[in-house]
Amino acid sequence: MDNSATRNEPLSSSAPPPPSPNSITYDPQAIERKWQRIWQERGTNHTDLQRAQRPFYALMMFPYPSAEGLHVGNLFAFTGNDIYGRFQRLMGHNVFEPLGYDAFGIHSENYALKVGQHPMDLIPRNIANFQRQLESAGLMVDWRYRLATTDPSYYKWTQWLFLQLFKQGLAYKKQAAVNWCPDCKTVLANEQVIGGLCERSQTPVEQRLLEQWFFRISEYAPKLLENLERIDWSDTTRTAQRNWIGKSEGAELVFATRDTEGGECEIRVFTTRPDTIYGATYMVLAPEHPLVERLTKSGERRDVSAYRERTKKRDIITRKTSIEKTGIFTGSYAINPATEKEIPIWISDYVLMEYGTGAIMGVPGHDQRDFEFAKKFDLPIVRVVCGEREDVNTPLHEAFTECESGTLVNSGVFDGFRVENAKKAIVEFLTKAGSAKPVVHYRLHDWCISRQRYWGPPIPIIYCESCGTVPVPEKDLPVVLPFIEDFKPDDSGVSPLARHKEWYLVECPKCGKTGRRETDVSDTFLDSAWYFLRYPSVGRDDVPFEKNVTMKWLPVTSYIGGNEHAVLHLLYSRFITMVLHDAGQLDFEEPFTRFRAHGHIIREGAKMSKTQGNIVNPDEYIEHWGADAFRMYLMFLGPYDQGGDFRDQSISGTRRFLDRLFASVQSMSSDGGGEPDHSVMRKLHQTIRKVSEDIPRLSYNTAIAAMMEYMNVLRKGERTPHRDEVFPLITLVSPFAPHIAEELWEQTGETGSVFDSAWPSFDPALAAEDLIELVVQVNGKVRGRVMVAPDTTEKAALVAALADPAVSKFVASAPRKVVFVPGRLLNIVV
RNA sequence: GCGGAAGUGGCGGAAUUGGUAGACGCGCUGGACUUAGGAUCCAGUGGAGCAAUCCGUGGGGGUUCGAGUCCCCCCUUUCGCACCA
Repeated sequence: MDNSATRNEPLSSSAPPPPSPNSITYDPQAIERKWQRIWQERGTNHTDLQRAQRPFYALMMFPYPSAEGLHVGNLFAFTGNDIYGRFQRLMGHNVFEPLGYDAFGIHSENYALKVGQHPMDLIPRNIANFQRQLESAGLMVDWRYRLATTDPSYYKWTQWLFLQLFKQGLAYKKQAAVNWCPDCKTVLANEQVIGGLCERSQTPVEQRLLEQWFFRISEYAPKLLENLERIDWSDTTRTAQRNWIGKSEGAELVFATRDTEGGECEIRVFTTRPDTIYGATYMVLAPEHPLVERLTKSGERRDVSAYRERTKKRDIITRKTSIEKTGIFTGSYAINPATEKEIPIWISDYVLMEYGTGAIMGVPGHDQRDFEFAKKFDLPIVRVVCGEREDVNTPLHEAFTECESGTLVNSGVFDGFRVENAKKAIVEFLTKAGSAKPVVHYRLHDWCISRQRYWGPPIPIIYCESCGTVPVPEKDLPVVLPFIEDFKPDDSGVSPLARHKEWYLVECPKCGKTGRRETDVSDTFLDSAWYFLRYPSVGRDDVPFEKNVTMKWLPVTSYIGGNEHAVLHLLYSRFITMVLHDAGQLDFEEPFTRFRAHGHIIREGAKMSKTQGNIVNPDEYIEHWGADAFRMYLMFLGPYDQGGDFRDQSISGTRRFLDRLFASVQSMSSDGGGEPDHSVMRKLHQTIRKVSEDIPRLSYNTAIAAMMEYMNVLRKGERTPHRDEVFPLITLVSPFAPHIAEELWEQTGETGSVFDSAWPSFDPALAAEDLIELVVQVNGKVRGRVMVAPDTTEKAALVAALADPAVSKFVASAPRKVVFVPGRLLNIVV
């Protein structure tokens, strides 16, 4: 790229320095040990939360401390955040970079069961190991504010949070179906059910109904959606949230019918296509729909019951995944409010009770699922929308679902309406007739927080025979999770805590009679939905988050984490923040001002996994290459937001770069005299600009490439670099390789920490090129290059270009057109 | 099936708004230094061709003076979610 500089103004080069007999070589292990010790002694990574003038909260998603130890993926994520935080510090911010542990949950519990140990013994050991590994990576973490969700001083406030939601009527109990594995005797998450079988025991999974606690997140759906427009987040993450919330605008339509006794009743359906109502030729209810009982005629009763039984037996997943349409006619008919014709009422499991109203109108002409159903059961298919170049008689081989080009037919007075207009007009018309209303529906459903497990914070509720459901008084928090030996789930289907009377039998806080504690624990997502509020207030036992420090440090300035949490964790955190805001506890609604998702790294093209045996243990690499070279390699192997491919062989590249940096400082120290080279200084300032632009974009791989490029210029032809050429590079490298930066900072005679200094300033005058290479094209093909001043005019450029025989030989006649992009290119069209 | 992301040398990957395709690194080749080199340094490295030149960003069309980048169709990989009415 920069051979222009060399070609036109060769760099001054001097003979290589004679090898010094006592020259120092780069010893990362010694340097890293030394600086980690000094950082600790001097409190270099401590942030004065009270006195900070320019607070910058650089948060990263906290890890789950597994027994296998720190995953290189964790380190990839944390290093990216650390670079950003260190850079912001050098830009003059007071950066707070806390880290903690998300240590409750099913993974720890299952692992503890597997190895026959108790999570209360296991987790602290895992945390200690993680701590050691994280410290060896040289992160700028203020460990004084470390937290662990399993610590009673933390989950005391997780329980407090539950009580706040309970007080506001946002926590409630309802029956919900869960996947149940009769062999493992436990509730399974959807992801643990594969093809209707338990992923571990291969046993067919059943459905069970349990009373569970829910949070009314659906009430916040509109705000969760709207605010997405205002926050500075990765687009991919916002899109994922938007899709998850799933707003759909439509209408609720009412179909009148009569039950088997002759009584009037109504079936409500939700539809996004009210314009197709004239094509509704049948209705379908979910098998669980409450009206099924009343609408089933005696002749159909046997078949309907059998079908409902069959549905019940299937687990949730296979029901939702099998595409073969099944169903049974109930014997009853409803009146289509538009056509006023009778249409049959069916039941089928492709209609889900939990979405919409649990009933649909079947419009086979314009919905593919309805089309398949109608084909199978020979129900009438009527076209009510035509596309371009179609008419009412064009046969339908599949459902016609396009809206934009559609025009209505077979729809009475609405014939000829465009689909969009028809939606409004028909809803208006039916609303007047009392059989419709416009409705906005969200896919997002309430958050189930109950877990019939042991390893989580107990839900702070007491059931009393006379007082009912009583919240544990705040002064009695935390409800401590007791140490029990038998934390394994059993066939009872209730939480392990429900086997311990000595724990769950307590006095009712209201009446003093014997009550019973809630024995379910809460979801881990609740632990992590508020931890960012806690960090600045770690150590405060009287409040979950202290008011002043919270106002000063939150919302989080920058949050970085994996896109696998794009939906649940981030959505729940936003919800909890909104709830606390509405309760007057916080003065902001959105917890994370800026969020960026990082990518994931794979190894040699394959996903890292224990079964493949290709997991990278960071310890060995740090031991062999040094933490700085390892950090730098992780950031260099691909774009941070996309991840990349970890290849052992490639680490030598970043290590070599650091070796050369170290050597440059050694050789320049012995060479104090002379002036810095003009073209090297120009490259230096171009590098400062590039690195300063790339770090905020998290484009670390290109920032490192730019520094390597500079290194090549700096040492070209074995020249001896000047101090002024090398010194700013120490700071540029410091966010990536903090230990070596500190060492070289000290070696160049500076005092204190490089991180208490300032980012090098960029001088545009020094970075400007005297001559630039103008590309000359003829008919769009590159035919030559000319060196010209950056402000050369089109005329002058054309003259210079035509002077080049390689160009002029393609220009036989007068140019038809000339395209000139100043400073870049000249295209002669002949 | 729906939604997101992505397809560029031997490999990982560069390429603000359409403007030199392949920066930087690995690997490879040659050379220097060396008792030695799996150390270090220097140089070269998309393909074809002696060369001029031609061909090249998953495939096929299109827009443009000019397309990795924009538009249309198709293929592949990958990650979420599973009939969302």
